[in-house]
Parts: sequence; structure tokens; C-alpha cells
Amino acid sequence: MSTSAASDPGARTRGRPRDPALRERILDAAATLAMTAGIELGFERIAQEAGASRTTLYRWWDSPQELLLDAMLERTRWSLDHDSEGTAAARLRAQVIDAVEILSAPDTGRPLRALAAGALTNEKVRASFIEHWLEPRRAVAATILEDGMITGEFRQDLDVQAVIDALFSPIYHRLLLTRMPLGRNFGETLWNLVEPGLSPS
Amino acid sequence: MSTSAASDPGARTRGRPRDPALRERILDAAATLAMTAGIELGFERIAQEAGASRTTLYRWWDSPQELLLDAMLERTRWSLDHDSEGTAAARLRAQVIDAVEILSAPDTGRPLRALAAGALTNEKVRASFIEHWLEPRRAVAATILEDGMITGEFRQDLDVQAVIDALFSPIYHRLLLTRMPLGRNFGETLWNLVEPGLSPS
Amino acid sequence: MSTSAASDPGARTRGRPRDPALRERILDAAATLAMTAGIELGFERIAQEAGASRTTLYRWWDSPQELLLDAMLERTRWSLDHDSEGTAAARLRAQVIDAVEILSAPDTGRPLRALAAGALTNEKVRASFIEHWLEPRRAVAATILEDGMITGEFRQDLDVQAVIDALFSPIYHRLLLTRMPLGRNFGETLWNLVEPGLSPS
Amino acid sequence: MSTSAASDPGARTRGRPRDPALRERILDAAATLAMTAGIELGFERIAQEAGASRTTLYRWWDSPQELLLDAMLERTRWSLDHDSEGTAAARLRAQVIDAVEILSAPDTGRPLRALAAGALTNEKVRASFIEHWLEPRRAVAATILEDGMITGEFRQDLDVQAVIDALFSPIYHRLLLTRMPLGRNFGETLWNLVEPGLSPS
DNA sequence: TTCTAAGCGAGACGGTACGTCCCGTCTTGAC
DNA sequence: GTCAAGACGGGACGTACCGTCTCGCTTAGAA
Repeated sequence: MSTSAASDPGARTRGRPRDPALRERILDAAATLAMTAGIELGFERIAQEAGASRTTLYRWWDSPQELLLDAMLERTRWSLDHDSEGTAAARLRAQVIDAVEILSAPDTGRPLRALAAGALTNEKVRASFIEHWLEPRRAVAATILEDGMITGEFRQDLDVQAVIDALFSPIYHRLLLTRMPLGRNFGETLWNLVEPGLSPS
Repeated sequence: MSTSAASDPGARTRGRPRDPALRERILDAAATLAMTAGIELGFERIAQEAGASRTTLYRWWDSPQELLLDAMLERTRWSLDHDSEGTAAARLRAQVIDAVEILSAPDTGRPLRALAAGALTNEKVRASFIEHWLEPRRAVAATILEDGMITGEFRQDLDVQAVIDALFSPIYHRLLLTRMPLGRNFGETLWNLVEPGLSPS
Repeated sequence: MSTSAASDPGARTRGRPRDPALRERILDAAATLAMTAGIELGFERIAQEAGASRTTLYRWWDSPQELLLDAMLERTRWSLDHDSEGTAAARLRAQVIDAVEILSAPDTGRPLRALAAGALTNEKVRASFIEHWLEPRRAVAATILEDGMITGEFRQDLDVQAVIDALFSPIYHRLLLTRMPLGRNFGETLWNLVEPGLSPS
Repeated sequence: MSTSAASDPGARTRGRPRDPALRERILDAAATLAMTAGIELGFERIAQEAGASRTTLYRWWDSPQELLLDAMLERTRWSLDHDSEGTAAARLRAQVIDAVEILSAPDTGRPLRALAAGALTNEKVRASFIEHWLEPRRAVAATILEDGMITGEFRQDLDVQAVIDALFSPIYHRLLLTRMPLGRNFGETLWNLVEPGLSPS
């Protein structure tokens, strides 16, 4: 149910059609609540905030966090598109810096905390979160890394996943747990630290 | 109240003294539940498991997660002691490998997930978790790094906190979110990746 | 909420309609418990006895005693109807004897004790108890008394409320506090005692 | 334990003697609380108010209400002494008027409500209440009535207990349940109403 | 003086009921 | 078929007292 945003356009169904505006209101409400209020996200509150019925939420989503994930996915298009020009190093560096920038913004970072909390609590949420949020972004980085390995810009024997972990997980770590400053330069610091390990010989 | 494990030895108080065996039973119950069952940790279940009264738990802890943190702190002494011999690099490398080892063990990793979930939900839990779990371990690594910087083994201009993030947060990331394999070699891979960024020029 | 037994017949409301059978089961449970067990009446036990959820009781009543009052009001129609034939004296006398009879029956008297205990503890219960239980019955007696005063059967200067007190409060007193025998003749004794004070000159 | 105010004077016991001042403070606290606050009387609050330990209260009384009864008995000596001069009618009339006066005073009436509530809830309290409070006062009235019956001032066939009920229970009824005005004249009204039923033929 | 019994305060502990919150399911009527 | 409204069972929460207990300190008479 969740994250199946599209209702197949050709599907001519009987009965009252789903209200698209309502869906938007619900997603908005979830995003707003996740940003302003704390972590406590429940169908009850979202429904109230959206002026919708709780029943409706249950019809379309299995948990508030999956709902929130839908909201986040529609509202944050970050770093799924990227330049294909320049060196692999430059492109990867830009990715890291972008990530810091976006995750430090409250309207992305805050809901992400709620999402992460959900992922830790609920296995299904975790799977969705990885599949629809983390993995697509890791894939972009992976592509760049593999490009660089092919062109010889990077070492041939890199463990791609480990590199991605080293570059990006510190950002999530600071956002979610330590709350250390996520300033502009943190991305650069991180890159400078890991970059030497990428170059050949 | 929580994490104030210290039993003031000279404190001759009036009133019935606290039952130490009971405390142990409770901490055990929490640790066990956190390892076997899922994340859902509640005073109700812990009390039942420990054969204690729910009221008693409320008397001593503010939340199940703080209770669990106490249990973890008493049961996991990991990496607060470390050799002071060998090169800084070797000692730091050992730290990373140790961390992987211990966090991948179920009786540490599982409760840690519950703890992290609590930290994301409850600000007070987060503070305690950082103060009593994360920070002491980061401090050890920080000391080694600073040693290496003084002896010239590492670059002078390292951002110590960022280095620690790069080395350790990937482990937590895999444990908590991606659940990618946390095998023996992951520590080494990580170290090999970051190490070049530590050496001077 | 309480004692608003009225089901507005025309009220076509949206939402799932209230289950009338459930309501009956709850009232029955309360009445039964109040009769058999002691005074300790709690939502917990009533819910269990009725096979209902505690939440449901809270939805409809503010206290177990108000619930019980509802039950009593629906089950005891005593002395709200009365003959309008015969002398005022005869009718009043019948009222008193009736009262003794009914209050000495366990299925009315026992719950009434619980109700009175509630009325002493909880101001709201007291108000309801007076409004819905005591007052309507006093009103009947008052009407008879006033009839008699108009026709000259009784003295003109009677303090109606005081007469009612003298005639009926001894019954409650015996039921609730002294537990002295509430036999058939007690009503007659009482009547014979007070009656001389009612006649003119 | 309760209502055994006197420590047998000859009893020379070992050990620390009971602190009489403390006992007074506790009784005072109970009386004060019963007068000002509502009905909710508990050992917890009394102990706090009296600056005593809860344990101490449990040592000496079985329930807060029994404690309160002790307090009332020591503080209210009402109508246990009475004139033995004048006609029986005059003396009985004075008794009724006195009762109204005293029960309408807040420092007697309010605690009495708490006491009555306890009597309805707890069988032991009820027994004590009747034995030490109600019965002694009824006995005085009974004596007067019997005097009058012997002298021929009253009818020979009176049901003494019923007469007492008719005269006094309305006062308790108003105090405890209806809260109708308990003014000066209520006693007289009551007397005037019942008195005709007492005189011979 | 020392011993011993009791009074007393402090506080731990198990336990019960409370009233609330949110959850997930259901049943209805309206669109 | 969608949606709002709302009843219902259920579980956990955090709190308030309750009654019992185990301490240590104190106060006395008895040995």
C-alpha cells in the first residue's frame, strides 16, 4: 500500500474516486507534524491535523511512518539527479556536501529522525526506508564510484559499500544521535579525510 | 536517578535499604528482553520478567530505556580499557576492529538497537546514551588520535571528531539501519579506507 | 452523560451506533455486583463482569456510582405511580409502607447503600442521586400532602419537607447506618407516630 | 485498637512510652483534614499533615476513619450530659434542638460526613460509629422517653427506637444527603410534628 | 551501666485501581 | 468505492494509595 503513490491512470474503477487533494493534505500534515512536533507520530494526530478521518489513513497506509515516508519521498528529490560532468571525485564530493546541506535543514532532518525512529521500531518501515530512501541515494554514489574505478581515477579494489558508509553514515550519525554540528564544512572535512583512501597507489 | 549506579558507601541512611539482588534481577530482565524480544520495551514486561513490582521500576528509573542503559553499562565494559603500547595507528585500528566485533554480537547489538530507538524518541534517553555510552568510547579514540598527532604519527590538522565519526559511525549505521554484514573484515576495510587520510603529507 | 437515558428517537447520527445490548449488560453487571459483592464498585470489575472494555465505561459514565444510579433508575420504578384514590392519609400511609418494603429488599437496598456511599464521597453523584432518585419520590409525597392540606384533611401550616423527612428518612437511616430491622410493621409504626401531627387542631 | 483511648494507667510497660503529644497532633490533623478537605481521608495525608510517620498511624489504628472517630469522640462531648430537670417533653425537645445545632456546625458536621462515608464502606467502621457515636446519644433519648412513659407523660405503647428515628434521623439525612437547610427552627418543626404522637390518647 | 522492649521516622517493596491515550477494527450513513 | 463519524476491545502508561516490611535511632524501665 505505502509508497505506491501512483494509482494506475488507466484504471477506471467503479465507486467514488479517491480524493487527491485529501491525500495531499494528509501528507502535508504528516510532514508538518514530523517537522514541528517531536517524534510522536500517530494516525490520530495526523488525521486531526489534516481534517481527515482516521479510517481513511488506515485504508491507505499501514503505519504513520510509512505515510511519512511517502510524504518525504514526494517532497525531497535531493541528489537523485546529479551532474555527469567533471571528475568522479568532484561529483562524489558534491554529493557529500549536498547531503550535509540537505540533512541539516530542519524540514528534512526532523522528519528523518521520526523516520529513523520508525525504522528502528518497525521492521517493515525499516525495509521501506532503506528501499526507497537510502538505497536510491547510495546507488547514485555507487555509480560514481564505479565510474571512477573504471576510468582509473580511483583504486580498483575499493569496497564500494564501505566507502559509501564512511562518507555518508557520519552525517546520519550526527543528525540522529550525537547532534554534533552539521555545518557546511563538515562535508568537506569528511571528504578530505576519506579521499586519500580512494586514490590509487 | 538513572545511571547513578554509585552506592555511596558511607551513606548510612535510615529506612529500609534497597534490595541489591532485586536491582540485579531487574537489570537482567531488561537485558534479556532487549536481546530476545524486539524493541518494544516496557516497564510492564520488565517488571513481570523480573518478578518485581512495576511501581518499583518507576521509583528508580524514568523510562525503560534508561533502565536498559544502566544494564548495558554494567554488563559491557568494552573498549574502555585499551593497551597503551604500540603505535597510535595500531591501537586505533584495534579499537575499530573491536567495536565491530562487539557490536555484531547479539547480546550487545540487539539491546543497542532498543537503546538507539529510545534515544531517537526520548531526548533524555539520548542525552544519557551519549554521555554514558558513546562519549566515553569516543574519548578513548580521541586520546589515541591526539597521541598520534603529538608524536607526529598523524597529521597535525586532523578534525578528531570527524575522524571518529568516519571510523565508527559506519558500524552503528549498519547495525541500526542497513543491517549490512558486520563481519570481521569490515573493521579492517574501514580502517584501510580512512588510514591514508591520517598520515602526514 | 450519565442518567441521560433518553435515546433521542429522531437522532439519525453518523458513525457506528451505540450497542444497546452492551449497555444493558453493563447496567446488569453493576446492579448484580452492587447487590452481591460489597460496596467496592469499580469500573474494572464492572467491565470484567459485563464482558465490556473499561474504556467503554469511561466513555459513557464518569463514575461507577453514576452508572449504578442509571441501572437503579431503569430497574426500580417504585412509587412513582400511585393511586390517586382514597384519602390523602391513606395514600401517604401506603407510600411509607411501600418504601419500607422496597428498601428492605436486597436487590434495591444493597445497591442503594453503594449509591449512598458514592453520594457521600462524590459531590456529582450526590447531586444526581438527589435529582433522579430522592427528589422524584419526595415529590409524590409532597403532592399528596398538599392535596390533603387543600382539602382540609391535613393542617394548613405543615412544613411539607419536614414531614417527608420525618416519614422517610428513618427508613434510609436504618438501611444505611443502624441496620435495625426494616420489617413490615416499621412503616406502620412510623406512620402512626407522625400522623397525629398532621391532623388539624 | 481504635477508640481505646485510655492506656490503662496501671500498665507499667517497658520500652519507650507512647508520645501523647504526637497522638494529639494526629487526631488534630485528622479532624482538620476532615473539616476542610473533602471526604478523601487517608493515612498518607493525615501522617503528612501531622508530621508523623505513616507507620505510626498503622500501629495504632486500622483505618483513617477509626482514627477520625477517635478524634471526634474526644472533641465532641455533645448531649451525653443533659439536664434531668423539667418535663420529659422539654428535655427531649432540647435534645433535638441541640442535635440540629451541633450537627449544623461545620467542625462537627463535615467530619461526620467523612465518618458516615466510612461507615457505609467499612463494616468495622460502621460498628464503631454506631457503638461509640450513635448509640450513646440514642441511649440518652431513650432514657428520657422511658422516663416519660413511666410518669405517664407519654403513651405507654411507644416504640422507643422508632420515636428516636423519627426525631433524629431527619437531621442526619439533611446533613449527609439532601443538604437541605439545618437551621435553628428545623429542630422545633421536627419536634412539633412528632410530639402529638407521643401524648396519650 | 548495661540490657531490652517499645515508640518512632524513613523509606523500600508488592500490589490494585485509577483515568488517559492511542491503537486497530468495526459498523453505520452520506456522497 | 470513498469518506466521516464514532463505537468498541485492548494494552500500556504514569500516578496514588495501600499495607507490609526492614532498617536505625531514641526513650525508657529492668537487670
